[in-house]
Amino acid sequence: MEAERPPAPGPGCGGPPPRAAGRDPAATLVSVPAPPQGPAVEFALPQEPEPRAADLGAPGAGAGAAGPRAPLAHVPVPVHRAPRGKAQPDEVMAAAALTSLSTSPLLLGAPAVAFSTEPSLEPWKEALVRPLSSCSSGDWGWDVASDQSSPSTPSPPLPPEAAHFLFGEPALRKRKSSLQVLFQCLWKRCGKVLSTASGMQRHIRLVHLGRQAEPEQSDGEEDFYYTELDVGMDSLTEGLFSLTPGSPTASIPPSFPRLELLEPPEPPALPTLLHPLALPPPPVLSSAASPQVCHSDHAYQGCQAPTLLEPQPTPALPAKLGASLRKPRGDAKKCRKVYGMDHRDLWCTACRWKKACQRFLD
DNA sequence: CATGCCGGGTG
DNA sequence: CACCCGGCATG
Repeated sequence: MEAERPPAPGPGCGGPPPRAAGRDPAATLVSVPAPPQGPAVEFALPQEPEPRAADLGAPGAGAGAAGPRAPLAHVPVPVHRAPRGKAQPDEVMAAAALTSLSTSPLLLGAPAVAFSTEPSLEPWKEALVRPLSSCSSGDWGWDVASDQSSPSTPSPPLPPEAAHFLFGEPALRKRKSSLQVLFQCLWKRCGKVLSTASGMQRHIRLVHLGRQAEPEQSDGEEDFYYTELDVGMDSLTEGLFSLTPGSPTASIPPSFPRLELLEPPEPPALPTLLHPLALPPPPVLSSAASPQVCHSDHAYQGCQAPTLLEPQPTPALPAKLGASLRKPRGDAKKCRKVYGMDHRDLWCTACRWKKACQRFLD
């Protein structure tokens, strides 16, 4: 019975446990700007980012400018935005889609109503299914972690996963010159769309970051909080949000809080491009204007759009998503795996109590 | 089966 | 609160 407890040869002996003076999960309250990179431990996570992002979020628009205390010089961070994925496959697929659409007999014959009939359904249906089955849950867990263990990055209002999602691809800024570009605020419940980057930056500075000085001299922090959209592609996608309650991508109303759900960075972007082409009715109109079109093709439940007015997209999610909502089970090794059953005393408390691991968060 | 952890129990 | 554990979901 007593054999459990290993002799524990005192601290600093033969085999010092990997966790050293690592960190107290409880000590995450105060965030010191410059994390003492002392005798760093390998897996010392930087601790939950964003104490202040949350803070700023609270006051909300308007009242935010109470204390314009200059943010301690924020660490320079690569200025990426535009989460858009690799453009190449996208283009190919999009082109294919266009082609198939344009060759569709329907378009040749009856343009107007043709859209919401069966044949045009297939392509997007297919597209819809694909991203779900292709989950690349390979490496991101640690990717992010190791990335962030460097100095304190300014924390965007998004979870680390989202950050990965955002910055996964470095330079994919490319677009057709004929496409118009919009900028959408990614701040939690905002989602505002402006037509100019500078406008968006100002919006973010004023409304969300709560500062107005140093207008041109900004450190680029704002860039984290918005993304670009191309009209004709993403903007249509946006309209789609209000159209399809059940669709996985549709669970993101104006604001973007649910990024976690769309784990795979690129794939979803593509299929989303596809439906809009097949979808005739502009979101707003569909609710009141043409119900007949709706019931004519019950196959497409997107017509139930009005229901989406309720701020509760969750229940609409199909079983599949509902399941993934139930914690995808992190990939990172947890205390149990790392230390093994017979070093239970090395586990973090949470693990010992069979709670969510606090040391190796996903 | 092993693992991770929620929900609920006990002191 | 800290400390456990039954039991379920998941791989």
